[in-house]
Amino acid sequence: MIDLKYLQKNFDEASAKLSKKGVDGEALENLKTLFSNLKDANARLEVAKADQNRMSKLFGEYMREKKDITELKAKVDANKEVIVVLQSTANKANDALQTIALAMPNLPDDSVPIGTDEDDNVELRKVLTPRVFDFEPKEHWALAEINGWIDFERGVKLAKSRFSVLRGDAARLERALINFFLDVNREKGFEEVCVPFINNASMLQGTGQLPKFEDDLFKIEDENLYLIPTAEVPLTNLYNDEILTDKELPILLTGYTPCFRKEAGSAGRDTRGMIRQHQFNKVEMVAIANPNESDKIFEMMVENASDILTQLGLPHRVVELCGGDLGFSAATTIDLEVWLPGQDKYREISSISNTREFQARRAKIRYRDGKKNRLVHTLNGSALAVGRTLVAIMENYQNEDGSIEIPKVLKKYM
RNA sequence: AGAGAGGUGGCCGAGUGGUCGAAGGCGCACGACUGGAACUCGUGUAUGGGGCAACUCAUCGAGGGUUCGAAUCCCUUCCUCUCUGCCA
Repeated sequence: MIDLKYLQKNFDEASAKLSKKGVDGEALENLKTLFSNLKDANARLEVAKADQNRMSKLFGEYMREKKDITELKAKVDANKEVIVVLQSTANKANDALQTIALAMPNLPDDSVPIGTDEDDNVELRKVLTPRVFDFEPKEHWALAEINGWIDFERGVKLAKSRFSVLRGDAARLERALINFFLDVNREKGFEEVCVPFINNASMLQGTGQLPKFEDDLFKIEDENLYLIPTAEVPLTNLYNDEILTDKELPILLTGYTPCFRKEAGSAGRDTRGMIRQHQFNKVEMVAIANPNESDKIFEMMVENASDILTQLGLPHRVVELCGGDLGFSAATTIDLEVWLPGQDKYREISSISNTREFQARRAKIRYRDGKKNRLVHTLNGSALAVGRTLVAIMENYQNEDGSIEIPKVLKKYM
């Protein structure tokens, strides 16, 4: 959630920042008004409640001293009616504010490039040169068929479209990648954790998936629970509603989880192959950081994900997202895009974001800074998306006959 | 899933209608004592909101209700523990 006090005091600045993300000024103006309405309603309510508390104490004294209470009772009853009205006004103001505030995206950093969509993203650098093929490289689904690696039809039979089954060496390779990623992350100082793949609504609100993006989530029927769309949710919310000590920071976490997404709104995109599935595996990094360290940790996370791709020999590029392409919770995001020779383009394989205080405010994750409690910064990033890495290996390591080499670093895992 | 018991501050634990944001203990922080430390003694020690501040409002798992007044009474719900059932 954005800082409403900041919004109130620096409205023009906040407005300018959010316009980068495509938020119109009217919604923001509305939010500011609601906030000041709430403050006003609360101030009046508080005075009435203070009166009530005072009179109630007096009431107790009167009773003990056996004084006449009729007059006091009349006063207190009248005030009570006032409180009921003020309370209802304050509640309404609060509900209205929460509804809008929770749907308001994070402010982008000043350094975020201006732009409306992915075409305006800024390429920072390329790592490794794509291999030159002396034959026409195939797309991964063609290679999957030749090798019997991916059974799309039976995935659909078991569940529905956008589900698939990995078979034989592909299944082993998937597992090898998970182990490889976790090992690398652990060596970089991330604690490995294994978490529930189902989280409750409050956690999903904490990281920003709810209330706005409910349509993208698989909900458990009759329960207040959802399949996680990313390990960012359980890893970040591990510290939901906690106050950490400065000494504990930064907390670096890594975990493997499957991720479940409805992909509402992606109808027709990447229908072929396993680039966009309802269920996919991912190894995630999460950092809970002291605000003055978060930029440094962000760089480290980007380097780590890039290093993994380099170790796998996968050419990729590092891209800074423009304001319009930035996710809801992110203040800044860097994507890693891996080269897919079969598709002849770079495709997203990792996305690393600093949400600054945005998620911490929603999830109430704080640390003690001297006598004061302050919000931490939370960061998250994939290292890496497993299924897409498998695709990248297939396309980059293919031979003319359709067979696929295994990258050297993975040999010990197979 | 059924039966029973219970959820109070960082932890333990008292508190069954008012003077309770909450005794006492432990822990922690600071100070005194000491050459230094232990011991001992003193002081302080929940969170969130509003206010420059004095101060004030809210919070005793969560939500609702009764009452002038609720940690305490009533309802709903979540969670934990024990026994039974079921399983990996």
